[in-house]
Amino acid sequence: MPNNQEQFKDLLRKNGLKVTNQRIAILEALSDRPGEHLTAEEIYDVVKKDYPDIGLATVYRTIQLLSELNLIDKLNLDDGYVRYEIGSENPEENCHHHHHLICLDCGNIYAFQDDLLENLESRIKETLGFDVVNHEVKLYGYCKECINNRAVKSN
Amino acid sequence: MPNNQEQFKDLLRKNGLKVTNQRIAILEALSDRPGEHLTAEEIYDVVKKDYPDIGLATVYRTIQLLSELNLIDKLNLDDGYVRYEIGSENPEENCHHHHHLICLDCGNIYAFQDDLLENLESRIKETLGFDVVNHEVKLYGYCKECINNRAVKSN
DNA sequence: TGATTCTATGCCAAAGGTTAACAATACACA
DNA sequence: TGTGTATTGTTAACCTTTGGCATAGAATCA
Ligand SMILES: [Zn+2]
Ligand SMILES: [Zn+2]
Ligand SMILES: [Zn+2]
Ligand SMILES: [Zn+2]
Repeated sequence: MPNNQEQFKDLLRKNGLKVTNQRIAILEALSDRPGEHLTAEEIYDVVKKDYPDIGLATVYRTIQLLSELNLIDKLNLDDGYVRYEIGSENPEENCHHHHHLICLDCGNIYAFQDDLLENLESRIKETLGFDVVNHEVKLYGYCKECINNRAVKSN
Repeated sequence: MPNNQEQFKDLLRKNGLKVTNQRIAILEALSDRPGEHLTAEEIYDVVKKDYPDIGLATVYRTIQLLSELNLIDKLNLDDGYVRYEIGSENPEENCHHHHHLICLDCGNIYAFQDDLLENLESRIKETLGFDVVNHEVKLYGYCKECINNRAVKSN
């Protein structure tokens, strides 16, 4: 995704930050894996293949940077790890991120976009005067496959 | 809330667990503070006033117990602490918990109940076959007071 | 009430993800 | 190419949370 990469370099330069191989490599690792939710350690392992001398602290620092630049999204599943994934396609508009369906059986994570949430937010603005600018939604349940597997088992 | 307390004792006994002063004290500390979101350390400090010899590990163990019994709810604000609060009034029905509006300015947390989410969940069931049984929603933005304060400042 | 059993507690140490310190490196700009 | 400064890699520290273990105490029954 060279488009994303050029945007990233420009963003760095605009903010007086330096373009380094490590930063590019980490963004690439995430860009190559859309839909995956990687921990810092997992990113570290991926990047080390092409860049064996990179340090874990650099991964943490770069992750934080990418997150502040809204290029990656954070996901906390309360399992002791914070996970990251590449953000939306057009990062310049402050568009809402996608949200997560987490299967309690197989652990798979599915994404969904939010349309109905805007109703909720406008109603909150009306009734409480609270202006929502960002949101994080996690829905827990059972995915189609696991539901089917259960039905088969109980036969 | 003696009602809640008796329910708690019964729940413990039903599960072959013992009723201890520490467990009662921790549930009381949370019951006395509805709407507050306390860390383990904060609960520890509160309970120590009436029960100076309690250990921090007991607080952690009891919190986990109360959480498994659905008597308290967990809240993670990604600030390095997990917070807890007393759950809904009637814990026997598996009712949905309330959700949180977090002000990015003053840090206050406001609660709201979810009605519109059921629309979302039924639509997800239709389109993706995913059966939602629980959800966690955090909305970030600016509360009424902070919006007013800003308007005053900019005059 | 007193003995018995086994859970729960308190204390302490360890775990484990994340961050800080700091000297060495390398990017940016001339 | 040289200079200045941000960035990196290494290492140790941080800090919330969990585990181990001996002791205390709740539950049960005689
Ligand atoms: Zn995702
Ligand atoms: Zn599944
Ligand atoms: Zn709450
Ligand atoms: Zn506010």
